[in-house]
Amino acid sequence: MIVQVIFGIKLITLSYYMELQQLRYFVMVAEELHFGRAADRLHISQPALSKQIANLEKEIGLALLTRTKRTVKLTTAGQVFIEQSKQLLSQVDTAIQLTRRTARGEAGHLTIGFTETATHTVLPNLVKEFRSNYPNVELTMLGLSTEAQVAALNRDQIDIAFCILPLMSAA
Amino acid sequence: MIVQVIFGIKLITLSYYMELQQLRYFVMVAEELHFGRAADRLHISQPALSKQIANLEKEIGLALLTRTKRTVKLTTAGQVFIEQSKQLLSQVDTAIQLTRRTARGEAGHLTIGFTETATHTVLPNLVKEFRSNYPNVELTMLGLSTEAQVAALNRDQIDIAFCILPLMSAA
DNA sequence: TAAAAATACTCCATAGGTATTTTAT
DNA sequence: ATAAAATACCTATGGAGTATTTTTA
Repeated sequence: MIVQVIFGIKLITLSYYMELQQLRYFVMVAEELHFGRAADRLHISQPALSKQIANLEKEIGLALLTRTKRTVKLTTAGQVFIEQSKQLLSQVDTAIQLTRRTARGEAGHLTIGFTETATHTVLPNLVKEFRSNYPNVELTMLGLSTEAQVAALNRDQIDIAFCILPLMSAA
Repeated sequence: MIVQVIFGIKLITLSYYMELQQLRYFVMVAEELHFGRAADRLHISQPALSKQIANLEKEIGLALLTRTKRTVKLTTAGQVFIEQSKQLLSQVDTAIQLTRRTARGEAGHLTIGFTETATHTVLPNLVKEFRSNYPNVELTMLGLSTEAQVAALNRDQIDIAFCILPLMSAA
């Protein structure tokens, strides 16, 4: 429920939003085609499940299931919605996985500065090994002088520098 | 919270699930980079928003935002997650639209039976007009004798029949 | 020292539970 | 007669509110 005060008048707007939990419930009902068994598998009671599915249908504004007291089946719209729901739930998982991998440094982007010298010494083997260990990390390679690399590091333009020591410019 | 009774022992499992509302909140915070303003635009209080974002981060298991008491910015993982969140929310809308259009008959699939005669009389114009009015409905055309159409209708193999009256076989 | 996020609590809306009714087979 | 979904009503979790504290620019 949204409560808004405008010109001293309290506006109350009832707005329902679809939630992922309702999709998880609906997927189970569609799989079992039986509210009691679905409720058991979800570890909730049958009336609680019935009510949530009814809420979901109210939210979308149409029937997803046809029920007699003995049988439950998907409507045509329900068949479309169940496919969409499964897809959405799996995309949620994918989104979380991708985010976690990014945080662990297993996905994302790395910009590397390197000198001419590094090109034909350490770099080839390093890049090869890195690529095989972290296939989801994109690499950008920038050929820069040692001094330019220090400046680029300071400006966050590169993440890693391969340069010749000692550094002549102050960091 | 899941409560399960097995062998007379009450098992309590705490499980949090990500919900779309948290994604809606996170998108707003990422847009404003300011909890107070984001809370205003969401018509909730700042502490309520802070707590929900904290819940979301706990659920995913990592920080999506770095906050000092003066500034808020997205972490690298947060940048990935915000893109995913926006995509998910727009896919939710698409899913609902598609389902509603299906229910209104504006999307889906229609199988039509027709006789040789219909091919060069009513059918061409009908199909043309239908296609322009309902571009999202797929059409399947089956050339069948009048008798075969009656049988196919009864078996739900076609949705519409174009045939020669009177029907000789009993429906 | 002021702006802004977090913390501490209180409250209530609603998800979920139990008991019962309804209905189709 | 019975299985299964809906309805009625109650309970309680957790989302949201207000007041306050903490922190850093």
